Amino acid sequence: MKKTLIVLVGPTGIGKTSTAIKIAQHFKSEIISSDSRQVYKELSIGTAVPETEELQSCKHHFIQTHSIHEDYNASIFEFEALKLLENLFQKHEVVVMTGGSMLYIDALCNGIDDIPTVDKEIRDALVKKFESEGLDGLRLQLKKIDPEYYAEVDLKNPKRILHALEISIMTGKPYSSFRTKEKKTRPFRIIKIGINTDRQALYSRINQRVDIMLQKGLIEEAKNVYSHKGINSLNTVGYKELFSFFDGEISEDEAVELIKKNTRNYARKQLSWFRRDKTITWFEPEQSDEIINYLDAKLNEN
RNA sequence: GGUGCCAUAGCUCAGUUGGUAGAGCAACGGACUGAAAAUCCGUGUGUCCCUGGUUCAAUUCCAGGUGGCACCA
Repeated sequence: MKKTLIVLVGPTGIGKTSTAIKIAQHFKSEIISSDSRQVYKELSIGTAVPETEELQSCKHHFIQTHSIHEDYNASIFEFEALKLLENLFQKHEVVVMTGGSMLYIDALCNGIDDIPTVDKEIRDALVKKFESEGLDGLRLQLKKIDPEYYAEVDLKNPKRILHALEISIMTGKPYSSFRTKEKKTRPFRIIKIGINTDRQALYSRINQRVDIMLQKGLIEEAKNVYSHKGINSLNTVGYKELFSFFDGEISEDEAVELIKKNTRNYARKQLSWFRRDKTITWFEPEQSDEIINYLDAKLNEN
């Protein structure tokens, strides 16, 4: 039988954690988290890291393994997760991956182009340029350095332009030359499962979950990292809104409502990404038995 | 019980000197290749409370009704 990675996706708050555990237990396997925020050890309540009992019931990877002060991104995840999978597949026929970060999932399943890591100084210099000259300054520079990418990039998106520029400047080669758009092939089979439910139910789950986070002490957790509020890892729903509250820009109630809204919007953004992926087979959150039956059947095909 | 004010999008409201309507918020759709819980783009979704009258034409004017609010009893 071919080694298989089961990828469980779904919008935030739908219940991926518990379903993934059921699947992993059924296959006596382990879980890889593909979540760009649950990797940070300083965060737990706001990122909805699995409960202690859940973590004990099944071995999890990439949960609170890195610091918010480290550089972390989809490419690092791809590298680390592939290495880990190599080990796991020596012990298991099946491994489960779950998490909401679609770019990370994509990086692992299809690969991400091989692009050098950006020097901090180059990025900082470009951010400065962006602040003084605005988007137009960056655009102009990109048009000169990499007209090919200029023609296809979203010219209103500063991050895209900034990234293309920093790569081009650092390597001396246009960013587009690194963009192969090739799918990497993996030495294992991938089966994608999605869980979702109707929008109203999803939203009430999300709103409830935020209330529970607050009861568990989200505000205290946010306070503990408040002094680092500028860093990217803390540009995160559940924290950035509370930072605004700490700064006195909004009230606590407003912050809570904002967290709920931004979480709902995040779920929608995830769903928009999932819709594009026709290889996902969808189920309702409580259908874990059906999911396992489906997976058993699928695995027995070969 | 009386008087006055109000009734328009999911919410708060604007508006149409009569030609079936628009802002904010919410909501919805999309993009996405090393910051991705990030970043960016796009979309009004409507029995204009109900019934009747005037009119070529009523969400708009008139009358009545219903509901809400305020004040007086």
